[in-house]
Amino acid sequence: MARDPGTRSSDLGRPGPARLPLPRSEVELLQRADALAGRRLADIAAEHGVVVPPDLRHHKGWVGDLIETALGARGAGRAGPDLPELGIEIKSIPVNQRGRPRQSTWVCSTPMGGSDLGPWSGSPVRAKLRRVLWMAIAGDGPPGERWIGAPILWSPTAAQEELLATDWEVLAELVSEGLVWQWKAQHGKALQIRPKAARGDDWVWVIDQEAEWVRTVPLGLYLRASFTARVLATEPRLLTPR
DNA sequence: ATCTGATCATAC
DNA sequence: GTATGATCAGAT
Repeated sequence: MARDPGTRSSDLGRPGPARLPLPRSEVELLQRADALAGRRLADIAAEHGVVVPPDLRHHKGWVGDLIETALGARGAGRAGPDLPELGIEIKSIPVNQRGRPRQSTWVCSTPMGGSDLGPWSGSPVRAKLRRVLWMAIAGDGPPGERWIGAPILWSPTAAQEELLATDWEVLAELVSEGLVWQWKAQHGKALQIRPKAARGDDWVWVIDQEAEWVRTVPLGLYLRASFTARVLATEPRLLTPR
């Protein structure tokens, strides 16, 4: 089918104003984030020509995508931080009435290939969490009726980084021993390893302790809600941003 | 209420 | 298929 050369496929189904340019500085990003604080997702979506789904059952990444669009960050599909020039990752996190996270937070897929994951200093977890803009999402009704809390630009404290590093070292050791496929979700103080797949029958091959190939589900690394809760607790106006 | 295994949509 | 964005939904 003929396609209007001016229409990018990523814009199909997203009529309305052109995308915001990338924020050029941390200050500009925070100004945009502050301007979103306290606002309903339906109103923000309308401004960007985004259709609001009735629920998130079939649109699990909708809130995250909307927030990125509203902040002028990249669309989905590209690797690396959301804002490569600023080195900032944007995470939307659903919170309850007390401002505590309602979910764990996706970090990255669990590296299972190879025998040496390397030190914490070079880990993908550290790279991804080096600087994060947390956007709390309050409300538990329909997506459009939820609203945005006070933004938090965060880098791990020394104590938090030590917690993460310890978990990483344990993971690296398990992988080197060919035991990562045995890792249970309850391992890890801050990080958690859980299945991360598009389908229940997805699998990957890894080498076990006896150097045999074994089949396991793809795994992902998540931040525990208890860890994220301590990050969000540093912002007293999380739920009352305006 | 929390935890954890399972799952959904889209871009490339 | 891999990466992005996560939430769902049943078990505990």
